Amino acid sequence: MVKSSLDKQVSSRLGEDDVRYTAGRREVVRALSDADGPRSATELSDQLGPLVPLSSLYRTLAVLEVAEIVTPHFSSPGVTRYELAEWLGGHHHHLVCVACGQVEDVETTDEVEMRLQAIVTEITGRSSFIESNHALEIEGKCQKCQ
Amino acid sequence: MVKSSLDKQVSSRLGEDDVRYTAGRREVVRALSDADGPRSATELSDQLGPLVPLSSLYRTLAVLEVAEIVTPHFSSPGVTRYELAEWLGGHHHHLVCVACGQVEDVETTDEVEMRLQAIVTEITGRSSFIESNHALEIEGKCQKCQ
DNA sequence: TATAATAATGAGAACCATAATCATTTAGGC
DNA sequence: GCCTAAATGATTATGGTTCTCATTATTATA
Repeated sequence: MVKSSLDKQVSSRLGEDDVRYTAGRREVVRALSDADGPRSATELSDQLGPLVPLSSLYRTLAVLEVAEIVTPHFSSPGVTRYELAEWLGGHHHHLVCVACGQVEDVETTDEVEMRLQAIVTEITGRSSFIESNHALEIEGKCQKCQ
Repeated sequence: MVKSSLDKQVSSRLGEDDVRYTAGRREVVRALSDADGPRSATELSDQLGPLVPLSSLYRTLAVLEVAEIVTPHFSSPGVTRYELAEWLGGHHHHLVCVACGQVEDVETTDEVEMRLQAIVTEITGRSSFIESNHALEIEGKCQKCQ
């Protein structure tokens, strides 16, 4: 994903809702697009520094979430991490380190993804639950923590 | 899982760590074993009432977690839900309702589970990540919220 | 069975991530 | 350039969770 193209897509998506793509919001989107996994407000704040104050950061993440530019993830206690929505960042799954809590993205092939989707369909097929998305979270230890 | 058998297993597991299986802790284990999905401290407290005060409830959950009798789940913002560990409650996956936040357990067949494990192994195979567990979280809408 | 030592309890305070408030600043449409 | 609406940022409030500490209960030992 080329950055200028990303900015265009985000800007256009926000424009549909009459939401402005301001400098602070650009910073947040850029930080998330540079990251190799979901990031929490605190982690983003550490990285961005006083450029984007915490209160603005939280609001920006909320704005980006309702615009579906960003999706929240809840893999560690008490903290919400965000990453670019699938239509911007691609479909992938997560390796969650049970030792340090870091979350890493991992891609699959289309073939694997189809097999996974088949499993999900089989599981939900007999229930009255209507699936909108699935997430395969793999827990274990990352290279650093072994 | 018969209840008396569950109590015996929990009691024995706690005994190994010289941790007592007190009345309050029994109440929490029973509530979790009755539930059809993970439950938060608040939800358990609503159900148990003043029988188990909140501060004791949180401590009990922490104790049960380190004893590996209970596992935490993080599928909605800011709240941790617990359920019996797999060796007590069986392996299953979750249907997470994006509307009301409720989480429902769903079982799979061994055959489906093997196919899922194969996918997980393929995904982690080329990485330096060492898998210890996986969780397939299916998001969507539960019957009530459709 | 008394007693000592250790663990568990419960009320309350503290903590931390996140949300809400509100006065001020900024940006787009005329 | 002005006017209106949106965005910002400092601050305060909230809610889930953890910590503290004095009290109570349980187990081990005499």
